Amino acid sequence: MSKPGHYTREDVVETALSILDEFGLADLSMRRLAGVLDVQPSALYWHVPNKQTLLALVADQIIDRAATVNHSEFTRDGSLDWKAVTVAESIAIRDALMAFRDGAEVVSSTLALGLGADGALARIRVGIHAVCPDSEVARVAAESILFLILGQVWHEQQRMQADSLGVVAPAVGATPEDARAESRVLLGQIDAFAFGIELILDGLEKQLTLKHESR
Amino acid sequence: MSKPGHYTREDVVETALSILDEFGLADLSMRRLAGVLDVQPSALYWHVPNKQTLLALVADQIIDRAATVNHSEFTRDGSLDWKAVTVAESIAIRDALMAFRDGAEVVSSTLALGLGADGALARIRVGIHAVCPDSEVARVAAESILFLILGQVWHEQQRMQADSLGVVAPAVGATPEDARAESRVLLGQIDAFAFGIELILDGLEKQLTLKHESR
DNA sequence: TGCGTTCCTGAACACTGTTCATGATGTTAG
DNA sequence: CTAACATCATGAACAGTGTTCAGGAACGCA
Repeated sequence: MSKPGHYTREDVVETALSILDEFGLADLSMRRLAGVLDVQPSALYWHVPNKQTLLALVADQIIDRAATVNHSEFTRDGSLDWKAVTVAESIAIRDALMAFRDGAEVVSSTLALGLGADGALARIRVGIHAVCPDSEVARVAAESILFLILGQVWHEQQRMQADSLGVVAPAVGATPEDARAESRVLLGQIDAFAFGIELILDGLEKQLTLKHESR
Repeated sequence: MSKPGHYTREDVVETALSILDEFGLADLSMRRLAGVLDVQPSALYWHVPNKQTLLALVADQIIDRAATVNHSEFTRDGSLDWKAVTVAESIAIRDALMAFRDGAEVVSSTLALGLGADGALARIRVGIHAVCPDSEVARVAAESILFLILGQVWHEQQRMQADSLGVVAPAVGATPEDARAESRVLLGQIDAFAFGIELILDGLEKQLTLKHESR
C-alpha cells in the first residue's frame, strides 16, 4: 500500500475507501490515511481541499460501483416494467451501499451536503420517469425511495457495528434460537427492503391511475 | 444560564438542547456546554457517561415535545381514519424535528445506535396497527415512514445550514425570482412531505385489500 | 465528630482537521 | 546546460475535540 514515488488523487480516494471498509468511518482519519500511504497528513491537502470533499469522492466511488441494471431484461413487448426495474435499481444501490462498511452513512451525509453522489437519485428516477410525466411527483417518489434505501441500510450497518462491538441489544427480545435466527433475520430484512420500495411504487401507481381516470 | 449551586441531569440536557438550537450540532461540544454552565468539562461526566448518551437524551427530548395528536378527531362513526391519523402523526413528528436545529440528524443517529427516541416509531405505528394485523408488514411500513420523515427533514435542515453559510447551491437552476420562490419552495416541500407519506399508505392499503380478497 | 454521598476542580492524555513555510523532485523553455 | 516552473511532499505548529482521574469542597445523617 506504500508506493515509492508520488500519489494521485485517485490513489488517495482508493486508500480511503479501503480504510473505510476495513475499519469503519470512525477510524478513517486524515492521519491514519496518511500513515497508510506513508506520508505526512499535510500531504493529503494537496490532493484534496478538505476531509469533507474526500468523503464525497469516496461516496461517489461507492455508488459508481453499483451494478448496472439491464433495462432490456425488464422490457416485454416493447413496454418497460417500470416497477420491476425500479426495484432492481434500488437493490443494486442497496448492494453498493452494503458493499462498504458505513457506506450508507458516508453517502447519506455527502448528498445531504449536496457534494455529490447524485448518481443514485438519477438511477432511481429513470424507471419512474418512463411512466410518470409529472416531474414533481416523480421527484418526490424517487427521493422517497432513496431516503428509504439510505435509512434502512444505515440502520442495518449501525446494528452490525453495534453487534461486532458486543453492545448486545439484538432487537428487543431474542436469546432463544440464534444461529438460524440470524440468517432468517437477514432474509427477512432483504424481503422487508423490497417490500418497502414496493409500497411506494404501488402508491405511485395508484396516483397515476387516478390521474388517468380524471382526464 | 449559570446557577449558583449544583446541576441536575435535566439541566445539562436542557442546556445542550438550547446550544443545539442556537448554534447547531457542530458547535455542541462538551467544552462549550460546560462553559455555558460555568463548569469544568469533566463535571459533565458525572451527569452523563459520554457525549453519545447525552445526544440520545437530547433526541428523546426533541421527539417527546412533538405535539400530541387527538385520535378522536380522526374517528367518524366509530371507525378510525387510519391514513389521516398517520399523516397527522407524521406531521407532528416532522414539526418536532424541525423545531430544533439539526434535530433530524441528532434523532437519526441516536436511534440508529439504538439508544433511544423510539417514541417516534411507536407513534407512527398506532394508526397502522389499527388496520394491519400482520405485525411484520406494519413494522416495515412504519419504519419506511420514519426513514422518510428523517431523510426529508435532514435534507431540508442541511440545506438551511448550507444556505445560511452562503454556500450558494440553491437547487440547480434558479436566480430568476427569489423572494416569492422561497415561500413556494417551502409550501412545495410541505406538500411533498405529506405526498411521500401518502404514497406509502396507499401502497399499504393496496396490500391490505389484496390480502382481504385472497382469503 | 466522623462518615458517606453528591457534585465539581484542574490537569492531563491522546487524539482530531487544517495551515504554512520550506524543500525536494521532475519537466520544460531559452 | 542552466534557469524557471509546476508538482508533490515535509515537519512543525495551532486550536480544538472527547474522556479520564486523583483530589477536594459542601452537604446530610448517625
